[in-house]
Amino acid sequence: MNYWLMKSEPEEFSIADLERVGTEPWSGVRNYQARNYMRDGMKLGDGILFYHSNCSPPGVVGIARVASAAYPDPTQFDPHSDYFDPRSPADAPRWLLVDVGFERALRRTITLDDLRAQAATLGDFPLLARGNRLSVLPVTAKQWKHILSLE
DNA sequence: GCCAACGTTGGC
DNA sequence: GCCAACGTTGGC
Repeated sequence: MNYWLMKSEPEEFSIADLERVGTEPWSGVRNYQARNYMRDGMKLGDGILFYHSNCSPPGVVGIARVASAAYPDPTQFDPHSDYFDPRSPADAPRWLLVDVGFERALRRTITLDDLRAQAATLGDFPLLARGNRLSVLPVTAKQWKHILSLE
């Protein structure tokens, strides 16, 4: 079992949206490192910290689970989609996604400030690294446990 | 809305 | 393969 953190802008897709739909294909990831985590790292049932970005306050707001193996993101082939990628070959899709399943909302937001205050305990945590922009990133079992203990 | 950080693109 | 230009992310 591996653990991850996935960012979403709540105005685009919030934890409440995930609760409503239950399971969501995580379309639109257009970063190779994030794609590689989904393709090579994620296994069915892995834990996901659901993080709200580009809002106030940013932070972890819920828990989700990896609900599928990685498969091609259909939006890359849809000319009407914001995520259309005309350079992705149909027979070798460039972009993959996984389905993300709702588990629960946290009782409170564990804010970015809360996480920064725990930097010493969390150790090497890419979310807190300078200039970090990855929308999908790994979390260790120890970090997972410690972060959720802050709830 | 600003802007620092960073990934990608494309000319050479 | 270098690197300047450009677009995007995301905190503030």
